[in-house]
Amino acid sequence: MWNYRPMNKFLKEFKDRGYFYQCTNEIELSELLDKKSINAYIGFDSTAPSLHVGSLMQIMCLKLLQSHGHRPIVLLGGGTTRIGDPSGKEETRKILSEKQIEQNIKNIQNVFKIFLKTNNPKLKPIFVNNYKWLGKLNYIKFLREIGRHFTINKMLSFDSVKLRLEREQSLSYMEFNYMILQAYDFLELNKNKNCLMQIGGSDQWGNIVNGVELIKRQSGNQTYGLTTPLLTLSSGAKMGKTEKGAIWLDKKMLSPYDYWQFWRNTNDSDVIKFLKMFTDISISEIEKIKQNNINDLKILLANKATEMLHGKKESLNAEKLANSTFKEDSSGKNLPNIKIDKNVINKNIVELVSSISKEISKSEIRRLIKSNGIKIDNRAIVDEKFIIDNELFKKNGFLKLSIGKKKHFKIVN
RNA sequence: GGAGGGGUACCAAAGCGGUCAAAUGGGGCGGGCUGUAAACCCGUUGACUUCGGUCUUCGAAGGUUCGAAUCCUUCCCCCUCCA
Repeated sequence: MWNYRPMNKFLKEFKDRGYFYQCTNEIELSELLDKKSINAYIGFDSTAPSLHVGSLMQIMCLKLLQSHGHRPIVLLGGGTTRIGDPSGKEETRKILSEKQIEQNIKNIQNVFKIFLKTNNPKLKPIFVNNYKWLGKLNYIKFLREIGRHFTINKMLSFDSVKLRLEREQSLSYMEFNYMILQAYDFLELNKNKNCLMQIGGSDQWGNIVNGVELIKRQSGNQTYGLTTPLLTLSSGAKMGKTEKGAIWLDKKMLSPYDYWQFWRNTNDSDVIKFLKMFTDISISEIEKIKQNNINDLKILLANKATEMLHGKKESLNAEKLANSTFKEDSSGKNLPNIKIDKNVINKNIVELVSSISKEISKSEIRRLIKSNGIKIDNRAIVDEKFIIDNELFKKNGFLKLSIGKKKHFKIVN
């Protein structure tokens, strides 16, 4: 870089960790961040009761920001969620009920309370809900004060709009307004919370730039935008949208163990990247260990990531459970106990499996049996009429039931 | 408001009177190979079953027919074009 001033520390780490995609004015922003502590915001979608790992990078961005002495503002879009962001969406979103959105927002806040916990009152996250100001907008006034700064010509040129139109997919007027509302959010936060920066995914670039420009015109203030790359797995799939279901950041929706497993099963080629993005291990430390055994690194990743979200205890439990599931594969004596349903004794294997896992249908269990997917004490059961009697428990005092290779249960009677 | 096109399983998409529990692809699940990875290969993918079958599915409700995802009627929803 040809300017003599070294890059701001936050910005440097932001880049080193792989969060950086674009910035509205990097040099100026770097100087600003050196000079003072600022407030910066990210908006989160409140369409679901929990965020999933797809939002984790943004959360980590706020965390990083905070660790460098800046204050994060978390905008949970009660207002904009009512509209639906057309960016990157193939089709019109479902519109949620008011009640549902408020409920979602309440729930989602918990995640931020975990990640952005701090003892420094000056760095405590500020939660805002844009419904507070968007909800009471006066249409005419809004058009006159805000709408005048937006030309249709320009709005049509934004990807979020352009792509929809090009594909001849309909875009409602409601959604068309989304970008203006997001710009207005930024204006509002700049005015009332002294917010100087907005961070967002690369698909938010247009919306963010609009905000920066609107603020400039309305108040003359200089603000900044920073975007993160759209994170795709090496497989090309979008982060967080695993086919097994989303990787939720809420243990009511995804157990800490499953969360741990998600990280443990990371692609080889993503491991270092993820260590940088999703743990707080220092970059220099990661450089040192990056040649270590790939599976050890995955475990490290899983431990750190789980610890950050669910705490040390849950993380250790998950690792322990993983060990008894995959390592000490022999007996399974360390698996958590599951008491057998008395009604199932002397019934066949199908009934047993069915009583353990309600979501699997009996037809499915039969199919599993046919393809060697069900094991008792590590022996595949090939006969669906195999009877579960008390004798089976005599040998070990319990019975290890396996469904596929990754799900094991210790059944006690 | 007018004219067309369409709603099929988790998703995409065929089928357009029986041989349809519904082709094909993706995804999922199971198995193999391995490292709880990726890639690859194989199997499977409505429910219940005494494994003979039985029951419920093709937007909804009715109807025609021995027989309907397929034909008819009404309704609901989506899309495109015109006004």
